[in-house]
Amino acid sequence: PATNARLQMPVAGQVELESSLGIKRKKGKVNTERNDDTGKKRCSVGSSEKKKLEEKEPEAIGDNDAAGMEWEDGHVSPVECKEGYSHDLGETVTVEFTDVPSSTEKKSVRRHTAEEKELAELMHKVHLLCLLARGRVIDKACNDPLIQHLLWNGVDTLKLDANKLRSLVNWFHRTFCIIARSADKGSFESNMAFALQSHEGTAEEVCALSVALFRALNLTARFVTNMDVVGLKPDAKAMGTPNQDGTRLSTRALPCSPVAAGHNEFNTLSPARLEVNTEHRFSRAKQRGDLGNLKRTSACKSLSKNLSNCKADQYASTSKDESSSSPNSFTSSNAEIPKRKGDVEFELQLQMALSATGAEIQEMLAATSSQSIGTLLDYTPLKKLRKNAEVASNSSAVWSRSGPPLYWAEVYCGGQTLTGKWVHVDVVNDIIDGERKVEAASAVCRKPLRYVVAFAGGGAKDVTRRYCLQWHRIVQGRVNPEWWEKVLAPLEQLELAATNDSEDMELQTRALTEPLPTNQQAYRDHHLYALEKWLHKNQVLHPKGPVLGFCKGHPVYPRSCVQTLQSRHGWLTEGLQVRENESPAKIVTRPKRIFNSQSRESNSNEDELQATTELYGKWQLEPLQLPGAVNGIVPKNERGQVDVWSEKCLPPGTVHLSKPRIFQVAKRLGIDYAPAMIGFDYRSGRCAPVYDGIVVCAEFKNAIL
DNA sequence: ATGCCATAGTCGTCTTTGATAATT
DNA sequence: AAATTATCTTTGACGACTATGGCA
Repeated sequence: PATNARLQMPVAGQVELESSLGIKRKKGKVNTERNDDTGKKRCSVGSSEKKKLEEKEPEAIGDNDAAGMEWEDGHVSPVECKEGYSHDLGETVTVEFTDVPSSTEKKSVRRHTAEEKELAELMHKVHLLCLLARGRVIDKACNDPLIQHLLWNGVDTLKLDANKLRSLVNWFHRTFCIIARSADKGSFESNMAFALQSHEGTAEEVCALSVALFRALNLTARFVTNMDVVGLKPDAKAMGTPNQDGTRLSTRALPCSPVAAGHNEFNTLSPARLEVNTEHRFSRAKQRGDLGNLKRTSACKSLSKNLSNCKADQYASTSKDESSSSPNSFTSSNAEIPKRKGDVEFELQLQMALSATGAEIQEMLAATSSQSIGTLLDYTPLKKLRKNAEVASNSSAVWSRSGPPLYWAEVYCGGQTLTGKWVHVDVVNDIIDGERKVEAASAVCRKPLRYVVAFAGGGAKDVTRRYCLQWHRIVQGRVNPEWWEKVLAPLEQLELAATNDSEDMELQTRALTEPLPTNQQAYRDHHLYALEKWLHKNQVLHPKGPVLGFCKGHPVYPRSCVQTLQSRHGWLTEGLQVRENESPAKIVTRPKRIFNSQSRESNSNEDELQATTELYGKWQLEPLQLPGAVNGIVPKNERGQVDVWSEKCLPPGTVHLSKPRIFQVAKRLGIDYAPAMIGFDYRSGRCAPVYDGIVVCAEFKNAIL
């Protein structure tokens, strides 16, 4: 065989390959076994075709079954062609296609499959459980009498008021250095004790120490953390965001792991993404304008060159935007110019810039090249320079550290009134009562709020609501609430027993008093508000009012007015039926059934053939009323069956039994029964009823079983 | 930075009541 | 003679949802 033996492929197979090639943009292979029927069908490479290969004759093949098929040329590499030359049956022929980038190349983006989503959700859940367990470990350590005693160094606070708390927090902030990582001393208690001794520790440890001290002072205090959990969605973007505190280096080691190789993009930084990541860091560094801090090591020379090439200073451009856009947008009525969210974030970022540490820059440098990843893993924790922090701290409370607020304490302050208040106390960042700033600071640090959980008494409580002003922004990043509440339920009991105060009223109030979003998109599935334009096909507003406000001219309705409708059959499965004389709340069109023959004829009166479904709301319903069993006779439908769409659809006085050969048993016992039809199946191109067991009168249940 | 729209891809839902021949 | 079982065939349209990119 010559170098480029040619064979022909039916277009069907070609198309199939092209689609996959278009996605993967790699070489594709088709293995065809001689005796494999499937292979023949798909590629038509059989024994007769082998002869064609020898002759290098690109003739039509498979005359019979390929009638009407189109054929295209393909190539077989010489090596594989030789192999294919063997006359042994059972040998395989490998046809290899090389994807040539053509003009018709599609930028097809592979989407996440259901399996990947499920895996991501599982990882998310497992991670949540781990973080809950972690929180309980820390909470327990905060109760450690030895640690509490060690902390008790002459601080004599008998009564708590804001000023004394402030001095405590300030003492903590002055005394402890925050480091990115600490060596594990075997237990969290040991780590805390070591941190206490050395006056340096992770944010987690220092925060835990503060909780321990508050408890030693007989205050009711909780350890609170914004749990930094892996994403719920299989989105690698979350992994690719800049890691500011440098504590989670392990994620960068993952691309080498076999798990990562198996599940592309999962938990890994692909090279491309790493670049993006680095780019982002560049821009952040530029924004800080503190590149002078860079140590000119050999590793960073090329980097600094890159940076100097970037003439467009982001800070400058942003300032320009400010000056040009502000007069246009905000000069009309208000004397005080309102701040956009971006402005707030920018200011915070500027504050962060002032306190940027050498450690972080080094980390950034290390992440730039793949060779330096090793050094990144080895690098010794660098102390945060307190000098820098003090530069940043000014009259207004800011997050003086560059790290995101992940750990803080809540102290219960009784005050004069009966109802107390949980007060946010962050010794890491030297902030008291800054709960309204947490969300913005977290957003700036790319660690958005998702699950803020408070730990006490071995239990835990979700207090995200206290810190979240825009619930709709974070709700899509959380697991389904049923699962989460089920997990938390026993922990909440423990927490409540320890703190003896339920702030549920406060959290509930916050949940119900969210401001109206200003953009329309936010009203999609918003938990409180609704726009008519975002209603689903099976939804209506009932009643249509009151109007709570307007968004871009569209009236805003309470979400409670949105009613989800169902067809008569849909309600039937829930054991409900539509009341008499009720007219449909909405009529929607259904997809047309295709009838192969004479489709053109139906075009003329297409509108009349459009099937519709009548939908009803729950206000039009009443409990299902079915004829009950009488004298051991099961009421059946016109087909002699009982439709068991759900157990709620059983006629009164009957039961649904599903056991093998139960028909015969009922028959031999002379008991009246009816087959239970539980649904439909699509087989042979048509729907077929699916049966499962029988329905008999309840009194015969035991006899039959 | 943000909002808004279009586009494109994946997934779930809705559809909603055999015929025939062979074998037991 | 009656009952049971195997085989045939293997939808497809649309909405919801979600990334992504372009543009303002």
